[in-house]
Amino acid sequence: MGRAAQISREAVLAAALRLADADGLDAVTMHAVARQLRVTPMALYRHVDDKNALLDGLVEVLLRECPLPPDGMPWEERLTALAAGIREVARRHPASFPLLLTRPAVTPAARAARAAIHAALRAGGLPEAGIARAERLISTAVLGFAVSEAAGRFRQHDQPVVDADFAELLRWLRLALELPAAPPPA
Amino acid sequence: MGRAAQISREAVLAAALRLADADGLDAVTMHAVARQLRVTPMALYRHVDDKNALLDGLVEVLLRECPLPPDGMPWEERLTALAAGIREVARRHPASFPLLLTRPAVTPAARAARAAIHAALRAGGLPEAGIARAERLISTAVLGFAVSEAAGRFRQHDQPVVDADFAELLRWLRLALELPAAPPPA
DNA sequence: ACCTGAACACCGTTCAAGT
DNA sequence: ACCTGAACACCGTTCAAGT
Repeated sequence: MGRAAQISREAVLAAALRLADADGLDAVTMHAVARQLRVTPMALYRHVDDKNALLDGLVEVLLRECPLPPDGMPWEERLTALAAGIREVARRHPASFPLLLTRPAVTPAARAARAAIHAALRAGGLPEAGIARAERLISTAVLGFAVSEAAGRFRQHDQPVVDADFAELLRWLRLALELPAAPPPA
Repeated sequence: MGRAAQISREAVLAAALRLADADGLDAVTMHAVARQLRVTPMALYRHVDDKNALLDGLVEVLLRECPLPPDGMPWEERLTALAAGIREVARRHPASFPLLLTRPAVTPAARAARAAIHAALRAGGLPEAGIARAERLISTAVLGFAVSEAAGRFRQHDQPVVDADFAELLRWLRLALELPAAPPPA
């Protein structure tokens, strides 16, 4: 007949994220996560394939936490809001956020984020042929910045300096988008 | 009186890098590195403080491997060469390279790389006030791309596509550098 | 269906001891 | 000064067993 589940995949991922937030990524351990949930380590394997899948699940959770801007917003603001949202998630979860750059995500949440950027770029009138590439470069630049900040690569600089860095990054991206593509090689 | 050293810090780091290249970052273990060097794990502690310091040492080695362009080169080519060099190191050491974005480096090699970019930007006539910020953004964008590629975030795309992405990134950076800075907020 | 218990090979690190 | 040996708490994961 079965038995009522005590834990769930979501509970496992939430506990793992809390552990990472509190004590760093090294603290995310099958044993430690199980301890949090008052369960034996082996109980986790019913809900995640293995430790690697647990970390991939963390990526999923982080992506879901990134707010997608409403469709009504002007396209340029949409991109800015998206970038700001990503940066905030990174600052909330600095230990786990770097996983986003390291573990290629093909989950629904990842596709949704990509689609949101595609839509904004299309609304901005970027030629269809350049949209996918522009999305990759924008994502990479914003993620790279957010990871760097979260990991403390800018820690020698005061917060206003880093904030200004981020503003300048967004300005760079705007410049790149407003100018025509390079002509093909001769 | 002492005793002839069997291993050295450099030997430890080289073995760790080989392990990462061959079997991934998880394979870099005090025990495994020691095994490579035919020594007990405890022997390593004479040459690195602990496992964390070993990983920091790996960052050092990776940075040293990035070729610095000669001073005679035109400044724009210098930046391009630097970026291409970084990308090549990432592709040679995909498992360990992400450490560069995660572990803030304040080693001589890191300073040298930063100084090389500063010098190129100065040679390009960028106002002194913007140089440090531009360097941070350029480094972050190039490292973010190199890490993404090394970690396989672009693995759905063929090599020529990724190469073109990189070329486009460099074009974006050139655009950003050639335009005047934004006016301060009113 | 979901969890436990016991177990195994392996990990990072400490301490005392050898040369 | 540099390395070894023994040891400890902890890790990821498997297997068989309970309900």
